[in-house]
Amino acid sequence: MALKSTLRDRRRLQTLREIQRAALSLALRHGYDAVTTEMIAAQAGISQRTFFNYYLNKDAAIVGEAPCFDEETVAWFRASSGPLLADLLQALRQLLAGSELDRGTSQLIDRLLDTAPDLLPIFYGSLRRLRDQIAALAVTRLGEDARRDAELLAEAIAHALGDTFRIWANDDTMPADRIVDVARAKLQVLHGLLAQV
Amino acid sequence: MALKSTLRDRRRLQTLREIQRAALSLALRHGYDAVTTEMIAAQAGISQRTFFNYYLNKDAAIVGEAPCFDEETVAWFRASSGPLLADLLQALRQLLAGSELDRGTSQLIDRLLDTAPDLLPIFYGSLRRLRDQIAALAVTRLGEDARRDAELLAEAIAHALGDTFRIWANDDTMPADRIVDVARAKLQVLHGLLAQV
DNA sequence: GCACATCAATGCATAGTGTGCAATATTTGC
DNA sequence: GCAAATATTGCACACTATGCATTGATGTGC
Repeated sequence: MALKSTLRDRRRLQTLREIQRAALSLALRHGYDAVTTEMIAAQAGISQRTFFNYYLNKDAAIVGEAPCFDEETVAWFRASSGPLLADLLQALRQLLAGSELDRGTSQLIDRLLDTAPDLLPIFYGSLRRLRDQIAALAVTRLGEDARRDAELLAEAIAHALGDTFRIWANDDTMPADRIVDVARAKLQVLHGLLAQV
Repeated sequence: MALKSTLRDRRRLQTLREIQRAALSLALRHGYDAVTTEMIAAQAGISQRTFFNYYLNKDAAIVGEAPCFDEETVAWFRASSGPLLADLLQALRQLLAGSELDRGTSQLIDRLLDTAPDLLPIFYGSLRRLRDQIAALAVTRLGEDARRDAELLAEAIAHALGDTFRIWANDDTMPADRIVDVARAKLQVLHGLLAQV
C-alpha cells in the first residue's frame, strides 16, 4: 500500500498543488497579510472548510508539503558505515532524486521571500520536518546521548539546504542533482568559520 | 536617554514579567493550547486588550523579550580585530553579563518544553532576533557577499546558545558566566562533525 | 503645585483563523 | 449496482489580533 494508486490520491495531490499555487500567486499580488484563507479557497475552487482539510494553516499552504525520507533510504543509511556527514548527504541526494522538484513553484516562493522577508521564519520552519528526520538518522550513529549535537548538525544541514534551494530556484542552468553538492560547499565554509574555536 | 528611569518604565518591565509568569504557569497547568489570552490577562490582572499592548502574540508572552546587544558591545566588536568567532562569543558574553537572567523563568520554560515539544519552534524562533544581530555583526567582518554564510554561522551559534540555556536552567551549580563557554564546546563538537566534508 | 502634553489601560467592534459536527456527495471495493 | 469508506461543504463557535475612541494616570515645563 506504499504506492499512490487511486484516482482519489492523484486528485488529492493535484488539489494540494493547486491550493499552493493559488496561495503563492495571491500573496505575490496582494501581499501575504492581505490574503485570506477564503480568497485562497475561492481561487483554488474549493470551500474554505476544505482548504483546512488540506493544509493545517495558511503558512503550510504557502510552503507546501516538505519532502520526507522513504524507508528504503533510511534502511540504506542504517546499513552503511561511511562517515556520518557523507552518508547524511547521500541520503539527502536520494531524497531529492525521489521527490519531483518544481522549480516554478520554488521561484514563486523565492520571489515572495524577497518582497516579504518576514516570511523567512515560515520558510525555514517548513524545513523542521526534514531537520528532525536528519537528526533522527544522525542519532542512530551518534547515540541517544548526543541527541542535542545531532540536532545542531541537522539544523546546519537543513539551513544550508534551504539556502541552496533558493539558489537553485533562480539558476535555470543548475541541475537538481547538484543541490546537495552546493549545500556541502556551504557546510565546508561553516566548518572553516568554526575552525577558530 | 539610554537608561530606563521613570516609574512608568519600571512598571512596564514588571508587567511584562508578570504576564510571562502568568502565561507560563497557566501553560504548565493546563497545556499551552488550552490557555487563552483572556486567561493570561486575567491572571496578570490586566485586560485582554492590554495584553496585546505588551506582547504581539501568545507565543511572545511565553518566551518573553529576547536580549539585545547594546551599542557599547557593537562598538567594541567593530573595533576589535581578533578571530571572528572568538569576538562573537566575547560579544555574547557581554550581552549575557548585561541582561539579568532569571533562572526561575528559564526553568519554567524548560519544563514546559519537556511536556510540549511542539513548542520548541516557538522557543528557538525567539532566538531569531539574537541570530539576526549575530549575523549582522558577522557581516561587518565577512562582507555583504557572505551574508548567507554569516547567517548560517549565526544560526549555529544561536542554536548552541539556546541548548546551553536549557542546561543552565536545570543546573543550579552552573554560573551564568559559563554559558558561553559551554556553547563554545557545543560548537567545537559541530566543527568536528563537519570535519568529514 | 498647576496646567498641559504624553502615554497607558480599557471597552467595543470587527476581520480573520481554525475546529467540531452533521449533512451531503463522491469513490472504491466487491 | 450497492454498501462502506472517504471527501466536500455549510454552519456554528471559540479564539486571535487589530483599530479606534475614551478615560485615566504619569511626566514636564513653568
